[in-house]
Amino acid sequence: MTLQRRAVLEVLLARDDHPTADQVVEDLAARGVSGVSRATVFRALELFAERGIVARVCHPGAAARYEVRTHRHHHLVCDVCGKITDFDDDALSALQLPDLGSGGFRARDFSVHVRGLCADCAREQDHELRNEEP
Amino acid sequence: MTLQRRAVLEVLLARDDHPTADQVVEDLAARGVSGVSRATVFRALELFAERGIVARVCHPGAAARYEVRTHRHHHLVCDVCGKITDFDDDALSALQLPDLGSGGFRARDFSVHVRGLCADCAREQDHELRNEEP
DNA sequence: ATCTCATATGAGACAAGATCGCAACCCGTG
DNA sequence: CACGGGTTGCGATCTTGTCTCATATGAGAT
Repeated sequence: MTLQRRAVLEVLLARDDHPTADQVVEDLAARGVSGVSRATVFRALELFAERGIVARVCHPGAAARYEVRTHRHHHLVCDVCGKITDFDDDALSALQLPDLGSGGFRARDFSVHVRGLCADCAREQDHELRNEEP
Repeated sequence: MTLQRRAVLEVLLARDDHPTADQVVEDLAARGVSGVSRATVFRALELFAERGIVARVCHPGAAARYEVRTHRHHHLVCDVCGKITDFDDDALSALQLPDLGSGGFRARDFSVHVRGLCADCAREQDHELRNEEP
């Protein structure tokens, strides 16, 4: 655990959204943590993900996004704009996973991904329909 | 619905995994469907995703992956190698989602993502541990 | 069948995102 | 203090995805 890696973790902990690697780099710069190179941030995030410390988030955009795994939560993913929103639900979080051992998969955690339209895109779509069929 | 888009859909239907856009391009070429440009494939996949015909899969790697939405299923995602495996589970598929209406989100479907180590990476990790502590 | 017009396509340039190679460096050990 | 493994930084490089714009195509009306 080096200084740079600790700094990356701290930045992640300080956010409650899903930053991209480059956003982490920016945050580091903003904090005055000078000279943590991009490559290092990528490597650190990769390492954390392998260790299960952070999770790679489903990212419909081009950039990989990461989040610290604090508590179990779930995601709303917009099919149109790609926005990801977290939500909590105790019932979902209490789910019992089926036995996956047969395939040799070693589960660490799970989350439920709900695809659909976010509020903004749903509204926009409604407007379009109205314009086409007045 | 154009010829090109239909070809993209057919390629997706012919696979049971989660190809990237470029893999679709390769498949098209392999099928002899000459001259469907990369840009068109990207646009078609984007369009299908917006319409809910295909789903962007949670993709830990750098490239976006797509799958045709046939039946509801779930995913095992390896934290180390990023491999994604489908699995079926009737109990999970029968889940009742909580009411998300309050946030204005319009759900279309959901899937459960299980993070962890795939069989190969779990075995490899075991070997490493054994080497370090003989 | 033909016309018309909005829309989709193709090709390549371009931008962003991610990775790689290698030399320099740090740090705990012997 | 030298050693060795692992980490870092920098720049080069590769991959992924988007953009532009002239041209081709689709679908409905005639």
